[in-house]
Amino acid sequence: MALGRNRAGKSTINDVARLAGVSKKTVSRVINRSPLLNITTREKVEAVIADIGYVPNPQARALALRRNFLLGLIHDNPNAQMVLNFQEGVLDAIRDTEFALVVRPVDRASPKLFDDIRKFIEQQRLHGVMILPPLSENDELAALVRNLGCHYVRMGSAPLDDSAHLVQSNDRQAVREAVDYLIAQGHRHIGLVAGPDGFRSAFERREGWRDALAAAGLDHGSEQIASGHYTFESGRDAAAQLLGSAHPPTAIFASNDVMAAGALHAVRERGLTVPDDVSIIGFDDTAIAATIWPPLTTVRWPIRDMARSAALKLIHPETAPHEQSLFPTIFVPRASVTKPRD
Amino acid sequence: MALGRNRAGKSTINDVARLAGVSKKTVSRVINRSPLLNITTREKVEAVIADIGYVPNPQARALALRRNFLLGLIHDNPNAQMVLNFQEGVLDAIRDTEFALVVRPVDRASPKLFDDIRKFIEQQRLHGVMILPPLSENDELAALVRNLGCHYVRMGSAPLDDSAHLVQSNDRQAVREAVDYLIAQGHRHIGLVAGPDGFRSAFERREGWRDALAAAGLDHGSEQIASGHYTFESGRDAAAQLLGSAHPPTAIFASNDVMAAGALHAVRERGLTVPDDVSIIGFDDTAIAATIWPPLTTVRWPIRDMARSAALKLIHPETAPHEQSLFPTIFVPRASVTKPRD
DNA sequence: ACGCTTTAGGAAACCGGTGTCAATCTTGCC
DNA sequence: GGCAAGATTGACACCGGTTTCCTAAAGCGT
Repeated sequence: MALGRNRAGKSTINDVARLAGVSKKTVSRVINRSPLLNITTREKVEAVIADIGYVPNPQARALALRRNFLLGLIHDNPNAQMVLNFQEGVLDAIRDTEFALVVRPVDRASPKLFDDIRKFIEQQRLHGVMILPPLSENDELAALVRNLGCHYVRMGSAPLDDSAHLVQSNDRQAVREAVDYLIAQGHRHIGLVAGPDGFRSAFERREGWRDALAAAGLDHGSEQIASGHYTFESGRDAAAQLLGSAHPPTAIFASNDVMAAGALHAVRERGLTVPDDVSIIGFDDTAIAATIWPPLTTVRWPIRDMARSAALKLIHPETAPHEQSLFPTIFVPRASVTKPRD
Repeated sequence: MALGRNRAGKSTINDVARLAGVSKKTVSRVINRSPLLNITTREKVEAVIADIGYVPNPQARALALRRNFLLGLIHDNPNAQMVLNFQEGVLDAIRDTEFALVVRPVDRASPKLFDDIRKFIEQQRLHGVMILPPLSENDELAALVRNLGCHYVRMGSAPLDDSAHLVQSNDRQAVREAVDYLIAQGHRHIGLVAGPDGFRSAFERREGWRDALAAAGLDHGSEQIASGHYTFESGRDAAAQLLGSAHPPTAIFASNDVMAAGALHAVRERGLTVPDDVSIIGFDDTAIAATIWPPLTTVRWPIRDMARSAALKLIHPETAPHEQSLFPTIFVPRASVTKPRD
């Protein structure tokens, strides 16, 4: 601080070199912890760096190294809490490194989607990107990113890619366990509010539901399935359809928490109560699960840890295969489930 | 595309210059839309650029220009939906520009908070940062950012700074209108679930509540106020306290939606219903407001537009004073309010 | 004491852009 | 036709780092 002028971090490697009486290359060696350096010299240089508050210019470094330290996050996820948790997980990984997180919400319905993403990656020369579902399920998009020479990791609910490019939760197994729980409580008519066609997560969760029913030898005609778009209203409508059927379910598994909240409204609108008349289970364990009434039984997946793992794969691609790729889920029982009335 | 080799955007300004038979400076002029350029030359160069898919290296540009094109977002906001809406608003502003959005969730309780933020700004050499509440209310933090020579904009609910560095909503007036609405419905005992001490927004919203009661000549003893921390549980507890008082309110204004959801639970836990026994109004109009039961009457503020405005102030600092700084709120009546029972 | 290897550190080129300033080519005008 | 003014374009240094290559000094065996 002594010499002032460190406002805006304006000092450069040349200033350090001059003040320390060494060449800029030597300063560079200090910064990069080169081992072939006399300890006396190193300490002298480090003292000057601390004194004037020198911080290397990342743009200059990026230019010289022909790479940079920006991680991109591409998403079009309706669930804000999950996206933000993911961002925090990435931060856990890059804190105290020189990496930074650049975000890019996109619109998956836009015809310019691919152009948009291509521009994003090319323009910023990203080191790597993380792709959140449902975009992560798009193989064409992954191919685009790969061809751009950009590292990438896809977040998914199924084995979409090899483990170096994937961080996965096992939705099918998780739903299986949740529905098993309903069966153990005595439910025999368990409806499914499925996610939208084309979503891999929707498929996996539906199969998990099927697995559980099949294992218990329970009928599961198609009248017990209604689909939504992972939104509140669609969940309400889908549940209303199930409840209006000839043989209404005593329990409903909704493929995410938001639709579960919608299902809860649908039950109430028919003058019924949760859980006494209808039990409900959601998926995700987002903030809404604990804040609606009654608190929602759901499945939590460790998104923050998964995000950290994804970021580490990009930062250390060589050790990527060793980073954990398949993460376990946790069943979270709350008040929205009880035994069936009969 | 003809020449290939545009993978990873590897072509440089030199390649373009050579292929077009001009100097790199001329290519630079084309990129920067310099007016003193022969149209024939420009078209020739543009053809080459399109042909090989050349994209300028932002790091090299940043280095030469001694500035860069990264906008930072600093936040420690409990409300995911708001943070994400904000990010989308910023994207609205920077789409099709060379700017990118770098995010940095921080922990305002951490003793290393200032160090963390300083490092973030210095290390990435950010062009400017946007600071979300409640961090935006910290003048010391703003001073730090200013001394770092970094442009900044603070989001706030009160005039915290001059208009070049502020994007503001008028919470006090907004709450005043919401509480006036309760009074117009006939309520005379209106409780307040206040935000935490030290939050400017909490202060403004409390004053808005006071203004409305005072204007209507209604008593507002301190027993009608209970404070929370903008979290669900604290809202539930605060509301429980109000409902347990000697003279319980017939309506409650909660300083944000999450606490309003908590208040709703508190009402139910006493065996009462919303809105018949107690009316509730929240603040923010986040996703939760429409998804809880009954749908929550609340106040919406145009965060996405505000975010866009904030980003524009950073991108064009010279025209900043002209950018809109004070944004109007919108009262959103839903089913959680009705006339008092008596 | 001498040649050889090893170690420490510097000079200069380079990464891919931009700024300055001068050179060249038109053009208009007398 | 000659010349000044204006329009176009290029040569070269520079931004702040890293890499390559090289030199000087020190250590070491004989």
